This record gives sequence, structure tokens and C-alpha cells, in this order.
Amino acid sequence: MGRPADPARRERTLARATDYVLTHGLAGLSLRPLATALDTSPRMLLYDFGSKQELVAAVLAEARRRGATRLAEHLPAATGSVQERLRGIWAWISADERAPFVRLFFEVHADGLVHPENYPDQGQAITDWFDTLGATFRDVSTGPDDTVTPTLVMAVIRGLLFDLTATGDRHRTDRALDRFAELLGH
Amino acid sequence: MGRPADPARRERTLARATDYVLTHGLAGLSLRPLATALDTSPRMLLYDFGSKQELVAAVLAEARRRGATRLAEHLPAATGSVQERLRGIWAWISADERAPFVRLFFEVHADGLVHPENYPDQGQAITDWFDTLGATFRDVSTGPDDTVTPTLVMAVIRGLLFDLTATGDRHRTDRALDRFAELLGH
DNA sequence: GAGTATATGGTACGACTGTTTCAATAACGA
DNA sequence: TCGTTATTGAAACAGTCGTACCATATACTC
Repeated sequence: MGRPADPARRERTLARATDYVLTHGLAGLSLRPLATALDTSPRMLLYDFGSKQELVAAVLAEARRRGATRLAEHLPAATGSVQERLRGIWAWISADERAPFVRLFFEVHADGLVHPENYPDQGQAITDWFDTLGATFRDVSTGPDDTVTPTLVMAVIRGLLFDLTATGDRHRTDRALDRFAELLGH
Repeated sequence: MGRPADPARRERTLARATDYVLTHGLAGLSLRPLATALDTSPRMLLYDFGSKQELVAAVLAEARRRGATRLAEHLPAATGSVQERLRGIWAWISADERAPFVRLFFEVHADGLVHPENYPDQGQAITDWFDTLGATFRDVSTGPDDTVTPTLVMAVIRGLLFDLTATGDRHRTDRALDRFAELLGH
């Protein structure tokens, strides 16, 4: 009865739209240019996602999913002393390949500060990382429920990412992370 | 000959426009609502500032000026041990009164990542703080030209501000700063 | 009063926005 | 072939955007 639905189309569009947002940013996102870049039409974007807001939500969910996957793939490589693990994570997340993801990360945070109502799970998205990174630095934690150490580690990484993306001064930020790794090792 | 110019009008408008941007954010800024809130017209905004882009530049410069002034007023109060100074600065910058400024700070950074061409002095605005804060933590620096310590201190503060503004978890972020102050004191 | 420079109001232009409406096409089962 | 459901194109709607144009009003010198 009737033409069969094609859910794969929405998935394909979502994947390519996520690529687009990762390279072009979220702020000036507009349906018509997006549709053109995706070889489709604003009509179809709304047909598949209902509204721009829902499309953006789907794209952000997809981006988060990708980030979590990539991180999970990399974590096993981070072994050794505290310094080595910290340096490994920093080298990975500050690499140029992660730049689009980092950029979107900061963009969403900033937008969330102005329109908190659009991001009901803003806090969750931040603290999510602790569960994975907290395990990585368990041996320098003061206890099994220690949230302070992962909080501090993530703050240093985010703060240095902020600095690096703004100034591009890799040498200085790398050395600052080394200093922190040194402090943390004692 | 002719009606005398009134440069004070532009200053008054700039001051109120800065207030407006600090509370409403920069992303969705639009001339008509701004003009309405300032009891003026888009016509006059362009008359005084030439274009929206120049207006925004003037507002950001004014906001930076205010931030620097307030910081300079507060710094003398930050004395004592490294821990005390760090905690003092954190308490000051993370206070609710600074929230609009912090919000704008993150917003400009995020926008600068997507449109670097609009912010030729982006790096400068970041490193500016080092000159003042570097002096504050000179005794834990490894030398007079040590840029690593102020870089790390600022990274911790910015990273924890990021966390605090996103999650609102003051207790956890306060404790993380204490932990860092402790590490830095050794 | 005239002359002149600054300051405004009103309005409209062209380009964009997300979204809707209407019609047409495509792929299936019967 | 027909009914049915999914998909898609074209165009329009109602709105907002930054900005430009044109007239007018204001405040001053002479």
C-alpha cells in the first residue's frame, strides 16, 4: 500500500548536515545555503526534520555522538604515568583534526549562555566527559567519588584550548600543560 | 558657523549600547530593537557609528575598557599568599555581577573562531590579561619572562568559568580552584 | 532675516529568513 | 490501471535585516 518510506535519506542528510555545521559553524546557519551544499532543498530539510530548530538539535546530537565515539576509540592509547596520559589527551584534543569539533563546542556553549532555554541538557553535555576522563585520572583522585580532580583537569584542557584557538600559540599552551602535568604528578 | 556638533551624544549612546549588549548578548544584535531600547532610531545609530560593524567594534572596545578598569580597581585587594590571591581573583571574576561580561567574553571568542577576519586583535585581547595577572603571580614564576605560569593560571580560571557558566555548580568549581591553588603553592 | 552645518524622522529598497501552500511526480500493492 | 502513500519542485508569504535616500528641523554665525 503506497510508496515505502526511505528513512536512510534522513540519515544521509543528517550526516552531511553535521559535516557542514562542523566546518561552517552554527551561528549563521541558514536553510537555503545548507540545502544547496547538500544537493537538496529547504523544502526537503523541513520535510525530514520538521523545523530548523529540530534539525539543529539533531545535528548537535550527531556531533556529540561522533565526539564520544572518537574519544572512546582514542582513550586506550592514553596509558602510562599521569603526565603521559595528560599529554596524550591534550595532544589528541588539540590536534588540528579536532578543531571543527572544538569550535562547535565553544559555539554551542556561548549560545547556551545567551539562550539557556534552548539547551536543557547543557550541564549534562559538560559533565558527560567527567565519567570517561574521571576514570583516566583515578589514581590521582582523593577517592572514588572525587569530582574535583576531573573538574580541574577538564578546566585546564578547556582553558588551554580556549587560549590556543584564540592565539594559535601552540608552544606556550603546550608548555603550560606540561607545567600542569608536573604539578599534578607530585 | 552652522550648528555645533554634539560628540557627547555618541558617547551616551555608546555607553547605553554597551549595557544593552552586555545583557542581551552579541549574537542576535539588531539595530531596530537596539535603537528602540535606547530611545533612538537605527538612522541615528548609523549616523553616529557609520555601520553596524563599526558600532559593534566600538561596543566591544568599550566593554574591554570597562573590564580592564574594574579589574585594575580590584587587583590591589588581591594580596597575601598565592592561594589567597588566586581565590580572591576567582571569587571576583566568578561573581554574579561579572556574569554579563563573562558571557560576552565567551561569545566574542566563539564568534572569532568562525569569523577570524572580524577580530584582528583576538590574540591580543587574550594575552592582555597576562601582563596584569602575570605580575600578580610573579613569585611562583620561574623567571621574569615566564609566560607559562600566567598562561596556566588563566587557563584554569577560564576553564572553570566555562564549567561554572554551563553547569552552575559553584561548589564543585570552587573546590577545583582550591585544589589548583594547593598544587600551585607547593 | 539669510546662510550653513548638524541632527533627525520617515520611508523604501533589495536581500535575506523560516515556513507554508499547491501541485506534481514516484513507487509501491491490488 | 487504479488507489495510496511518500517524495519533491516552485512559488509565495510574512517578516527581519542593514542601509540609503530625501526631506525637514534645529542651532548656530553673520
